[in-house]
Amino acid sequence: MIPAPGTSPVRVRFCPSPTGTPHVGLIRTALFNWAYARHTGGTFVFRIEDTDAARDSQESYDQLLDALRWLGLDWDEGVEVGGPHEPYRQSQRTDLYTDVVARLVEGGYAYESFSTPEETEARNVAAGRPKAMGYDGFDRTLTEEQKARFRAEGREPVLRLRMPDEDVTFTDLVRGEITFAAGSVPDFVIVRANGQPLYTLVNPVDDALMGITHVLRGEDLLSSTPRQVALYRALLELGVAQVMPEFGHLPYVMGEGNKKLSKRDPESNLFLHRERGFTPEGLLNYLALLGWSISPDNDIFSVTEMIEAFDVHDVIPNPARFDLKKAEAINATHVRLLAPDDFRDRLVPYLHAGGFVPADSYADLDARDRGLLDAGAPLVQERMVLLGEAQGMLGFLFVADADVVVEDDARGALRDDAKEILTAAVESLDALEQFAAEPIQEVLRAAIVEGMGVKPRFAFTPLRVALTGRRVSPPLFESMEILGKGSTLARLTSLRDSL
RNA sequence: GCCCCCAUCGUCUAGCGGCCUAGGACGCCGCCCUCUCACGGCGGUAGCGCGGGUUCGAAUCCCGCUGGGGGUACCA
Repeated sequence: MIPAPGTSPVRVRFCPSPTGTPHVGLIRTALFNWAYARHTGGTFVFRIEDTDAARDSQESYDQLLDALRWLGLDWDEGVEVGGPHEPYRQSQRTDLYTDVVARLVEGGYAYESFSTPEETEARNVAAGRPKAMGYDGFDRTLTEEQKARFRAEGREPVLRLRMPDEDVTFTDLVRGEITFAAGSVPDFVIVRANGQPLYTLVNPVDDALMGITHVLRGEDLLSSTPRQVALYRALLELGVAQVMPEFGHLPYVMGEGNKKLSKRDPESNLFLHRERGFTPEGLLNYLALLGWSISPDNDIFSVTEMIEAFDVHDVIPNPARFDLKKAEAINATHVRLLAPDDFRDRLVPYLHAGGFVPADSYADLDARDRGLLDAGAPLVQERMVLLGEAQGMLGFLFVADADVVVEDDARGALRDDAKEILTAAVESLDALEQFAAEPIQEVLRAAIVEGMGVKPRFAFTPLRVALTGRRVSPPLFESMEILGKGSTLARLTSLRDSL
């Protein structure tokens, strides 16, 4: 039974080709498909389009899985998890394509074409058409004899799909009705001369076989849509497809200037953002804002809230520029929203990457490191934009007193009275019994601010530099308490003696 | 050349004919808070590309222009 239009359950797919590192634009596409599936209670299919052996790589395939898993974009059918339409890698589906191709040829929808690009061009010029006009349909009417003659010359034909002679119109979910005039789209190649099927064939064929109802993809594929519609019509007539999917072309994600964010651009690299300390929540939230909005006066939301509200029909067609500044601001908000323990746990991989702790998960740390983290994390949660900043902000807690490195700008912030201040600090702290933030502060204020008449703003800079090696750090007195009296005095003394 | 898409502050957007003297967010600039840096609070800066229509009334509808972008492969 064929369901009435619009009533069949939503089936969307994400079908990247495994070339290169995951791109933020690609991820935005995955997110919108996923969110639409979750919003509608539909199915999210994850398929791999590895039909270009020259460019596809296993590494890229692994990265794609890594990316979706890290972001929490789970799929209901597809690679690794399986499903009713296995396999989900196109390189393993060639038999299926061979069968469909045979039926397309048999049905007269596709035909053999022997023309070389040069011959086509020459014909266009001879006929007074623009040279770059594209394929002219010359081989549509080849006789068996002519084909035989070409073969005798050693030529192997490609297979082309015969485009209809009428206009092709479809209603884009994002852009509304779009029409391509008859004759403006040439008959296109669906199978190479060597027998390998092309994207132009396998993408619609798999969508048909997998029952995809909504094709949500990048705007770059908009102009190939009439070809897919034409092929789909043939598949419908052949019974390979049951329903024509609806198409929705998502706006480009742009980079600096007005060009599409390219794979060469570092900002396009998903993993770079992960390494810097973007959280999945923050990145997803920002990406969702590129072409969609949840409400007129709010930019911050969780994935759950997004699922609740997301509808492709609300996506706007304007290209959006990837603004790192705003992405970071959104991420910062999500970092602050994290439960304290969750935040603390997420810091560990970054501290580990920086060489500050010996394991990349909280559970694998020893009691001492865990204690330092328990105490330090709450001090920095609202001071960080990216989790990677944990290295600079908390690293000082994990290094030996002798290994504190004083950064250049921190040393530069030291005034002439630094040595005197450090001496006063050491003396007053040395006498302190209860080494806790409150009393530490009282004693230091008494000695330096009141005792020496130094403004607070300048009074504590030398101490901060001595303790952390930096001019920016977590709150000073709390940091001293965490380090303990011995370490604190050792660091203060060490800097003083170096001046 | 031909085809297609797009057009509100610097950026992301709200706006679907009167609630707009155009709202929010990021950024930026002040001020407050303050041990650094942040957080937070308050205030400010800045926009409907142009020209025609339609209408009592247009950011909103139509046409043209201009300006961007994409496609035009035996890549996807």
